[in-house]
Amino acid sequence: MKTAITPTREQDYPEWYQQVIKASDLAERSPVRGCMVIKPWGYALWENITRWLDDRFKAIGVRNAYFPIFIPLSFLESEAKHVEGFAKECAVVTHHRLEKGKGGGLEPAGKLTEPLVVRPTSETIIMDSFKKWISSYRDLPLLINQWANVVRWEMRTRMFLRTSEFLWHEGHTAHATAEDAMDLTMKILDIYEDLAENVLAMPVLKGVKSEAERFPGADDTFAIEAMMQDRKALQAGTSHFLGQNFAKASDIKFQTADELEAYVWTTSWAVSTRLIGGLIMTHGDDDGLVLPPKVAMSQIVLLPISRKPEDYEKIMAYTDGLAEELRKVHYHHRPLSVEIDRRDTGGARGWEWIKKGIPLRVEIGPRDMAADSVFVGRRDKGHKDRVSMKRAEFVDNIGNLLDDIHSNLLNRARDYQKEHTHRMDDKEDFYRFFTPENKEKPEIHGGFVESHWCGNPECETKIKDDLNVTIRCMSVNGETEDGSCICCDAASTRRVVFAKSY
RNA sequence: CGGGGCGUGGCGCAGCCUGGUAGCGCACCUGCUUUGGGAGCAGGGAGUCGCAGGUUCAAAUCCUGCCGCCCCGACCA
Repeated sequence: MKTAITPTREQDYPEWYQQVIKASDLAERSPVRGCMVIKPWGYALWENITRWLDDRFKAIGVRNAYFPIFIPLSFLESEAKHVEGFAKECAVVTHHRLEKGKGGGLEPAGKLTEPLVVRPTSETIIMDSFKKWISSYRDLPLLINQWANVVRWEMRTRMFLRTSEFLWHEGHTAHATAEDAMDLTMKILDIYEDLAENVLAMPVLKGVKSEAERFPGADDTFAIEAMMQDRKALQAGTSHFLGQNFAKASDIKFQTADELEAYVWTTSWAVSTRLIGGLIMTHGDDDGLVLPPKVAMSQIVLLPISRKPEDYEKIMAYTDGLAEELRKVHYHHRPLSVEIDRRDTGGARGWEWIKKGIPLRVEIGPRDMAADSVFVGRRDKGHKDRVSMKRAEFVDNIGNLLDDIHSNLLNRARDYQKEHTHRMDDKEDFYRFFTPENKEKPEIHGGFVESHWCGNPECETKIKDDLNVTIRCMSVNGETEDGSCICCDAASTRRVVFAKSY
């Protein structure tokens, strides 16, 4: 069968990913290494994510602020542990002027006395503000978020998943007690899970990271992990309980109600445009992108079929009327967004929208108009699997129809994750499971494996060195089970989730 | 940053071995035909063949250097 995307996922997954981004018009490469231009169809996904999250953050009292993109070099010279993690990938501004050079080109001039670092993350500069803003327990909790771009000079980039510059939000909070900070950390993790499942239809595992995978400077890192269709794990969001580490590094103290001096407890949390990469790899198929309705720029495209000149006006009027009616419908608190594609390019027109992943395609021809009906194709079903329904029925049930697409996508992804999640207690099985047959160009293999781990970082490292498999997360429910470590056979009290990851 | 592959109109590719001023499919524009479907015919626009040197009467093709992309690693909130 002919597919709209070549190669297929099975043939070459990484190449398929690139081709989907191209074919769906989400983004394109920029002239700058590792950077990308996010096009309207792609940026709308981010806008919908940001709008949803922003509402949820505000609902729990978080306020937005904005901190500078430039961070004084001295801020990163503090002894904070996390700085080491970023030092190698910082872009640094050293000059503030361009002058005509000898060759006729422009050359940097006007050397800065103190170089500025382009933020890879904003902890240091935000903590600097927190120090000024906090003096009493009455100032707490302080709940701040910023929507921003950050730059990390990555060795190897991939569109959406790891780009040199990316868009994200970073939440930073300060609390009077460890309990308050931990509560907030978990509250955010729940919001991320809700976002993933209810907006992106992306099932996730929620858990805590092992020490090796923890954010440098955090006491605990919590994450949501999703399974892509190549069965690799994608860390889709993180929420960190930072203890008093940053408070001590930045000297953020407050006076308690009983007049004692204490360090604040802080958290930080983020999701980024990486989520869009996750979205592509969770739902995309060999015909292109597949978008869940709540995150799509538009839910519906109307495709009038009116090639006989005498039909043209009537069909267009019918189409416009339907669009107007649909746009009055609210879907999860927002008016439906409806596209009309009037081009007369035959079936190719429909395929373009399939590749772009729009949830519903509605064809409107003379016969539909005569019967007061519409011909509807769902992106989550085969492209030939289209049904005729009465126009009024379609409009009245549009919300249910879109919700059904959402839950179908979510269930499908859940089933896939379940199908490729296994419990393993035998080391050989474990190694075989994670070893591809073709090492040069690995086929799709592996998945999530729940195995016992003794807690020794050396076992974790050994497995990483041998198989490039890491512990993605550990349950936060405190479930225990006696067993023996998949690596060293020592006694273990719990299973953790192993997988290859992005 | 190491190993491998690749850079030719918007997209996918052939041509390169055996140098002789660039071709195919899709997309785009025009006309006719078709009309519930990734349409057919005819015509057309669009490429300094990644960049820079070199060899040569002549370079997409041969040589050298560089850049970029993809994969496997290393690295990585």
